[in-house]
Amino acid sequence: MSTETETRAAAKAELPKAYEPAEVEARWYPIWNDRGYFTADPHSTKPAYCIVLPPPNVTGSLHLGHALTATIQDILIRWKRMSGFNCLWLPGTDHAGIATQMVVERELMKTEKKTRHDLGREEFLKRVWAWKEKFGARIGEQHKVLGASLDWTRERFTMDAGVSDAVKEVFIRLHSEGLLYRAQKLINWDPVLHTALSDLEVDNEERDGFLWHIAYPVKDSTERLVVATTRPETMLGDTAVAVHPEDPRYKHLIGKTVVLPLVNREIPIIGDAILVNPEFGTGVVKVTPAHDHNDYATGQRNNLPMINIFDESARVNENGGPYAGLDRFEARKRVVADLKERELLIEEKPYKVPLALSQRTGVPVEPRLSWQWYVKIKPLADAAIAAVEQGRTKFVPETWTNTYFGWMRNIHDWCVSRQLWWGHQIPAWYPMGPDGKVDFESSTPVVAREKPEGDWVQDPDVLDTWFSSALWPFSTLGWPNADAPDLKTFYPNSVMETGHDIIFFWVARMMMMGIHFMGDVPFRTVYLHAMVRDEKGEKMSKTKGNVIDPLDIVRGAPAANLPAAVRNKFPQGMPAMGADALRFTLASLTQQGRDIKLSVDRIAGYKAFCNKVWNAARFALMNLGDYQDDPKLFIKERSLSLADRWILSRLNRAIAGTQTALANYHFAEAASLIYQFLWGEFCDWYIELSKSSLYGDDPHAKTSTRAVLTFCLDHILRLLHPFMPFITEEIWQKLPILREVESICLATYPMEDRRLDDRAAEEEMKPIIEAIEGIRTIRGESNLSPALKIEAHVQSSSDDVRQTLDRWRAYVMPMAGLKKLTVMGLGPKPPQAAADIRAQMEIYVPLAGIVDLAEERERLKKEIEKAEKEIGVINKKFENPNYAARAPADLVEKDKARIAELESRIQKLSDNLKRIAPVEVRIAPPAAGSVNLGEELKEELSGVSVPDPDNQVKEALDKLREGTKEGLSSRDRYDLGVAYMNMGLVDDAVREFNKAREGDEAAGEAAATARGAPAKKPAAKKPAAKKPAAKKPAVKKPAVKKPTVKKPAVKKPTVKKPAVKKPTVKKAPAKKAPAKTAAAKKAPSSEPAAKQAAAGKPASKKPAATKKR
RNA sequence: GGGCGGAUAGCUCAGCGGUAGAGCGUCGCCCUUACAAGGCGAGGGUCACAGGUUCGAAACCUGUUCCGCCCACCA
Repeated sequence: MSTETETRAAAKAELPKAYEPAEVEARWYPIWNDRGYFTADPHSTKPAYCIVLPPPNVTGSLHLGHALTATIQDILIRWKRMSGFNCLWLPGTDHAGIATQMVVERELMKTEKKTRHDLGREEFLKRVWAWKEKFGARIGEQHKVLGASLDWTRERFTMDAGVSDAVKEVFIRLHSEGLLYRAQKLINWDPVLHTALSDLEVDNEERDGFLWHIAYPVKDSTERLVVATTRPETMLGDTAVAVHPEDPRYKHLIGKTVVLPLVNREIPIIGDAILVNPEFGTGVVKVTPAHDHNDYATGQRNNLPMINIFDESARVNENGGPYAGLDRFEARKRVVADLKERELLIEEKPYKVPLALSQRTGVPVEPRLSWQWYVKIKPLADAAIAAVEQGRTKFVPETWTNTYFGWMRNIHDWCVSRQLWWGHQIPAWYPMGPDGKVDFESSTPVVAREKPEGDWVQDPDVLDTWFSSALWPFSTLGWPNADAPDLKTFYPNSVMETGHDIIFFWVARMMMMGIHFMGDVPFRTVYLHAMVRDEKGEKMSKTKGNVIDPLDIVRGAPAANLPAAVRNKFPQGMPAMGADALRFTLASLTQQGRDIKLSVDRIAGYKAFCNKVWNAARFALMNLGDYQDDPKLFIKERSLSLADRWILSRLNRAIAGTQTALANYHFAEAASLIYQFLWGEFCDWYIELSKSSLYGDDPHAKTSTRAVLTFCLDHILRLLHPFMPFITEEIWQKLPILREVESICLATYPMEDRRLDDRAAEEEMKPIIEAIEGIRTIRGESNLSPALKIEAHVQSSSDDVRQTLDRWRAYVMPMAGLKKLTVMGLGPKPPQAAADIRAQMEIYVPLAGIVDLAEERERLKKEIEKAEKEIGVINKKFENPNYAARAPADLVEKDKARIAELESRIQKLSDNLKRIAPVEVRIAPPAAGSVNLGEELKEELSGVSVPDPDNQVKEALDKLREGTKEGLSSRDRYDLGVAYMNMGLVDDAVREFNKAREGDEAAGEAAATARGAPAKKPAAKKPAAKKPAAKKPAVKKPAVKKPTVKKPAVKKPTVKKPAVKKPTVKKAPAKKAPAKTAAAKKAPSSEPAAKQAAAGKPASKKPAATKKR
């Protein structure tokens, strides 16, 4: 005994009440890593599973995109590792040529006011390396914070010796195969960075600009050709004017020349059907082959000379005559001004100009003629297309397949050289001239790994960063050494998981390179995740100030560090959510093909989930006593309770569902399944149900419940581990189970086990849950305090249901807060009881003396309406004769059964409504005209026509009138009393209440209920009454009217309700109500009735309701 | 100009041919001895619009309107 208390105390001390992620998360990662759990074994006999982490920029810092990537991949890796795979998750960083060089240059300028040219190449590179040494480890450390189970022993960097060697090898081989060449072409030039860019590194955007019409005088003629252009300054480099060869306006001029204004150069008028669209502008196009892609092509077609008018910074060069030295935009202004002056500017109109902008600098790219290295891409692309067509690599979600094909089929040669310093210097060598100079333009380079003998100079350019990235799936595994064990074991990789924004930059190129150099696809599956956005769906960017740092989420952050939107939610700063919560959130938000809008509320919700897991474990550990799991005894071999069997069966479903979801990359679904099971079934039901045996006296029941609790927790934790590695490990270590492995990281992932399935238990639990929920609904609707123990009657026609409820009353009673549970067949209903009518049972909770029956009535009416509405929906189907004829028979049957069920439900609800209706005697409807009921009653009610009271009262009154007062049950008496009360006849009311009480005491419960179903349809008497009290939409009327009279008067404690509920549409009728009341008040004829309603009501419920409230 | 995705509860999203779902938020009652980061209950939706296919459509087809992304050399 005392030991048990001690154990409990100890457990309690060990597990704090609230989960604190900070301490737990910091503790586990080093342990896992140091023990080598994440280190892959190339010689393992287990099946291999490999993912390479998309290498983040070395100098980068973790953002939510990384966090999402890491989360998804870690889920896959941990899941597979636990499922018996030999897993390699390979980390690395990318040298990120342009980005890193820019960062260091900026820093250099800031601290030393120097440019890279001031330092020189060698010194500058030293600085970049130093920078890399300083910050390169940061992003890796940040991944560890997230719990990413990466194999750090294999960490790579794109400029490592090994990877660099692979880069050289690929360059040389491609060159020798004729797939890599050097050429002078028009490329995208960044005038700020002074480098070429690939097409992918350019963004197109429309900006406000102008379309200028400029007159070019035709030589030896008075005619002028008017060209349309958005870039007038480029006319300095014009070498032709083009018209459509069939254009009647200009046809005759083809072959002549124009004199280029400002420059006075004579250039030909050519006909070119490809370039010129006669419909557009003036139908005349100036041709500047050196500065426009279209014009370049035109120049090629027509053998036009090319005049380069810009230098590397896009300033006008010596070819620009008087404009030399001007920046291109300055030159534009000057050219326009000069043209205007010479009256050659015909028109200047606003125009949306398509602009090509450098992704890096945001500056308009200047098409520039230059020598660059290109990969001849078509042959590589063809193979990569075929691989996907053949299904050797598949995309998830599949929709990306088309995007991939679309790009691959229209691919252009890849410009791979960059005029940067930071990167893989191109292994090409140029002969040094006798003067010690190198002519990079006209000399032919030698491509070789090392400098050849003699005076050679290496190509100063470096390779596009994506060139080395394209090799990542094999360059990291030891290639070009074909015998490298890692390469043999882990190529092809299993999955490439990355953002869809780099499908062209990276995925497509890995496909091409992998297939070409390895002879097989680099990965079997490409899983492309969505982009993480802020809550409004906007891209997170520093300029917008909406960037949320994942580490702030994990560790918490002062308000000042948070973007405005988040700060509003956490004015005191954001609490530490923990990596587990962040990971679970991200996993829950993954859906296919759409953006992820990250909501901090959602993260907070999952932090709460962590706490729930924690406390479920805490509960278990506090109640396990000295239980120690016996691995030889399979859980189902124990003598189990119904709840035990039920939860095991449910657990098994959760396991099966999670496995399926994971196998299909449905991370959100997997997360949701675990969440629902753990919280909605294990905690809400099983833990609560387990208390009866845990706190009970039966030692066997206690032990088996402890065993099941332990079993479930063990499985849940393992199921959850890939999503929430830290908390699951922390708890798992404390479970009294026999651990064959020292960490949950190495434990086996739960597998579906048919032996746990128990359909019978699940079926048997249904009525129990239904009964509990039904009673709780009544409780909630009647605003009964959870502390108040109540009585419930459950009636069911099914023997099974009755037996189950009877047998498991130990479940039902505490869960529903009952002091007494009566289970019986259908029969007389308890008086003044709230009811919940369900398919398999009717639940009654006597409310007399506890609660306001008016609310119960409202509820019942609502229920009836709801059921009627549903019948309406189904009946609508049957109105169409084709439905019964053509729809599947089982469906039609189902609908018929449903109607029957609903009808019986309505009947029962109406019956119940009738039984508690009298309280509702609404004198209010002034339909009765000026009849003063009170007066009439005093005259023994003779000859009075009652203005539509509910049937029961009517009956009672009828009986009274007939002088059969003796026939009144105590129930009738009570009702009558209420009726008197409503009419202000207090004395009469008290008399009836007293008699009712006497009658009750005398007759006992049985007698009181005896009057179960008298006179079902007493309505036969007068057509005035709406007899069945239901059936038609007409019912709605009274439902609407009621509140008018009753609510203001009776409901003083609940007045809030109507006051608060403004946003609902339903308000409309309520608004009408007061108007009617007012009208009634004004009408002189109804004055007495109105007065009574107003005055009498407040008193109405008192006698019954005073007790509890 | 092409292509793709989206439009469902106040918010974020599931559902993708057969009675509209979840989480968060809201409202009501509760600090019940695992958890107030909690428990129990409730309210809340002409599933963007218009046609069509079907016995039946939120779902399939067509069109429209918005929103987002990608690709493209129209001066």
